[in-house]
Amino acid sequence: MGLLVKLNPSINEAAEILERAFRSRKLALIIGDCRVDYEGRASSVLDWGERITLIKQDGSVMVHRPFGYEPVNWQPPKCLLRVNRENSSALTVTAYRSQPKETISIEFKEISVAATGELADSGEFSLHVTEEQMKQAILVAPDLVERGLRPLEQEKSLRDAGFTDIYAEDTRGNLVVVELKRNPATKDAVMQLQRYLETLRKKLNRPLRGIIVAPELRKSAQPLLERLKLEYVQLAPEKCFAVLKSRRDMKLSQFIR
Amino acid sequence: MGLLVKLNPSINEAAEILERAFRSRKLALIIGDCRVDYEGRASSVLDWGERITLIKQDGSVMVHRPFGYEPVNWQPPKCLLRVNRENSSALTVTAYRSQPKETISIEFKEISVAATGELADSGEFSLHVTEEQMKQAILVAPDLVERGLRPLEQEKSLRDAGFTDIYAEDTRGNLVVVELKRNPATKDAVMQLQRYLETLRKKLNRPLRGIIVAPELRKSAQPLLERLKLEYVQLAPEKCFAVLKSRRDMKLSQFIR
DNA sequence: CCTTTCAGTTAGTTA
DNA sequence: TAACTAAGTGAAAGG
Repeated sequence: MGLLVKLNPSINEAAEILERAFRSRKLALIIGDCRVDYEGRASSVLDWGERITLIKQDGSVMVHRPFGYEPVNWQPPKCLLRVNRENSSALTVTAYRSQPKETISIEFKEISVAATGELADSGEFSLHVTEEQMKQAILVAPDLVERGLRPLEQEKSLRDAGFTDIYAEDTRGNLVVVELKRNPATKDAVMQLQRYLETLRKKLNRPLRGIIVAPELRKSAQPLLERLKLEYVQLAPEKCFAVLKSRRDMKLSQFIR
Repeated sequence: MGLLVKLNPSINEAAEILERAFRSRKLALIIGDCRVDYEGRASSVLDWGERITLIKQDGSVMVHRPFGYEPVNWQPPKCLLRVNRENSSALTVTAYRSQPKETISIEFKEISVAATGELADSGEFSLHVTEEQMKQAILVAPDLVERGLRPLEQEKSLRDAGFTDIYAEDTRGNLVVVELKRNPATKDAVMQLQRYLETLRKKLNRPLRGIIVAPELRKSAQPLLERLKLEYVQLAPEKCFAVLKSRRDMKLSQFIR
């Protein structure tokens, strides 16, 4: 692993190490006592304390306190990095980016670890059970929504992009519009389905049902749902995952046999 | 800085180091070749590669690839940590949490840095120019919005929570409702102001103006704004910051004198 | 490029 | 605790 680690470097040593890393677009990890100023979309000040600063090869910067999931200060990728060393007792790392114009500067007065180098990481990442995958599960097993539901062909959605929906027919020949949410459905979701159904009704002149499928219906959304005579079906992402998984396993078993 | 750094530890050494750290709720930083599985709200797989894993004192976990602002896998604070070592060529760190039930497991086959310890960080963090601070600035200097505007007493907002608004009177005695946004104002913001004005008009029966104050008005929102006869005033957060800053300085100078 | 919408959103505030 | 909303949201998809 192309990694160079220096413990307890002097400020001068650290400055050299970082300058070299920034020039050659390497990754840098600094653990030390620092102060952070940010100025841009907002502005912030963070007083002295021991933190972990991570500067990645793509020019993103994160300053992590010893607690909390989120970095206390950061800079998105593609920013300009510089090291300033006014004297031998402190060094400042500045990360600047335009669009929007913002700067964070991190002043170190003591550094306990300075690591620089390159990490080799081309591993594939795959995330399952997004909203799209819930849709796949329902198309494969429509009973997840309602017994006897029959999905219709998926043409390009008539709706605004950003909506996951399914068209289907129920056992009595009604057209059913399913709006899919992988998070608890809010009033907004209900309204959006309603608006869409209205425009559809004008065009189609045919009995129409609207169903919201989500892991949960927010209490605040329930009265609205009833008033608009829409329906809600609970469906947990895990169930979708199970369906897709079992299907995958079946496919595999075909080959094994 | 209470930090223990071990370079190129064996799997067994690393396991011991991590076990000790987890037991005593210390922070742990691991740089090494790993594979990550996640199962919970969704599920994901990340193939082998060199990454930085950060496990904080509050039980939050982040796995960072050498690029990108966000961790590729993570776990929010307060999760249960364990080290498993099936054999001497690989160790697995498992982070489990309930509510929601989710697990991430990180399998290491080579570790180049294992650092554990405690960071002392009690530095105060202050973020300026939130929406609330823009409001303060306008209350202090209403001319930022309109010459002669006179803010009215702030009773509890009649609106849904989550809105920053100001009531004021203009020079001609109209009631003015100011809706504040620190981000570019969208159609949504316009609609919300409109809806609110409508309910107010019913109650008050008095000439009423609605002004959106934001650093920018989205182009898509402009036609709607005009149609509804609402107004827009540009105001940059920086200006608010400057106002508050000068006021702070004035307050200080009173003491200095 | 700008705009829109999702996110394993996270985090904070309030009822 | 649950629900609601902002965020220096970031990231992706579509126009």
